[in-house]
Amino acid sequence: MLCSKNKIALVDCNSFYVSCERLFNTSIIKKPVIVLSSNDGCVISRSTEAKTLGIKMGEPYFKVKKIVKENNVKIFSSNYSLYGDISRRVMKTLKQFSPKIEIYSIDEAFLDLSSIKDKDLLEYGSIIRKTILKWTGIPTSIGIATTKTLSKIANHVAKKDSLGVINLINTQQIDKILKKIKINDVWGVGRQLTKFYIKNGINTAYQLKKMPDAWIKKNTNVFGGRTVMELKGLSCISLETYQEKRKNCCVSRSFGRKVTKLEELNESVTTHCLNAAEKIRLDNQTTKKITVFIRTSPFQKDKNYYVNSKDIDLPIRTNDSIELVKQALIALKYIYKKGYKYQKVGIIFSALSDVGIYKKNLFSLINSEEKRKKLMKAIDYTNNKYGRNALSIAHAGLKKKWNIKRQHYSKIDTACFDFLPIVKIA
DNA sequence: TCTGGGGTCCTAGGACCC
DNA sequence: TCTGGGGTCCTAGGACCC
Repeated sequence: MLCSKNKIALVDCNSFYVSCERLFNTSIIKKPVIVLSSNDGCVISRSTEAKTLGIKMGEPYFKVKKIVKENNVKIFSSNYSLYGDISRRVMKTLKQFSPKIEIYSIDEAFLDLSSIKDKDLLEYGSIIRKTILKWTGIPTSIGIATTKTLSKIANHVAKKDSLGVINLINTQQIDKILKKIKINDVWGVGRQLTKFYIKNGINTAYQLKKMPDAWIKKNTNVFGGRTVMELKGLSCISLETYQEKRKNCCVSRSFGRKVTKLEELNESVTTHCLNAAEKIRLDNQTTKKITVFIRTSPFQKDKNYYVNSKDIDLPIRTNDSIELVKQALIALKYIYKKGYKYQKVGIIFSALSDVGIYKKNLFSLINSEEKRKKLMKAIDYTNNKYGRNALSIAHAGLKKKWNIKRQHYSKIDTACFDFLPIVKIA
């Protein structure tokens, strides 16, 4: 029996956000359910039943309202602290099945299964699925193959398979399956590449695999080349088992309603800046450059569209909230123009690096720097214990009239005591 | 009326150098 | 008025992912 070297499984949670909501609400099992993005804007997770009704991924909520009403579809605003917590439990369980794991996103992970015998792979995948379901309540699909791109395809097929596991290792079926995979369903082929490939008569994964190397080299970039190699079974994208720290940190939100006043923009930039600063402090990082951006709605074509951003290079790397907010507000003032109805504002910290990589700046005052660090620590500790924004600064505002819309929130948070279910003992 | 948020990587082109 | 060749580094913007 042949034994392949690379054996990669992609484990993907089915309708992840919907599945998380179902854990705490049994009445929505086997019913059409959707979860909306921030601000209740777009559909970002759908149960199988909702997919059957024709509700598409990423569609604006207002466009599917009719279907929702007619079919009694249950709606949820997204609840990221819940999904994040459930995700951690799923990943922790997965780690038991392979020490080499790459957490690829909130709901999927690649596993190295090289140590499993070829003939046992399908069974092993099945055990993984059953364990995840039993321990966390989350249904998954598993695709196993010799490259990441092929395991993505296997996973795609597994989603519609009754067993929920597909193994493409040592099978004669690969090409037969690739012929059924539409080109836009190949990992790494997005909107632009799809357009280009179809124009050149490439409509399926199989057709892409069969393109001559010379053509690929001439017509695509390194990405395109890698995808083709991977379809052929040559691994080009390795498993990243070590999680690198982020290089950028962005916090942005659309407003619940349009905003025109600078004071309100100031409040939201401050709020986002505080959140971003907390994030990088949590990772023990500092930033060297901040970018503030604002824009009006890109969808209202008849009205004036305005989008702008301003970078500020910081003289000294920092993760000090107060200093960062000060700079952010300067940047905002620079790009703010009166008379526009703003839809979104955000802040990006870039060129992040670990605290301590750079030596102390000659011009910074050691004493006040130490005091500030202690203050930041105290703020983070308090907010961690009593909820985000328990301690804030006055600029962030209290009323936050511009805040996001969240009309269908499930109010479940496995990481917050306030939302614990109450058990009454008679 | 109502259209998400947060990332990474690649590439072309400009600035600058000798 | 004519105006080389080759290299590096940085950045903005695009494409992709979930």
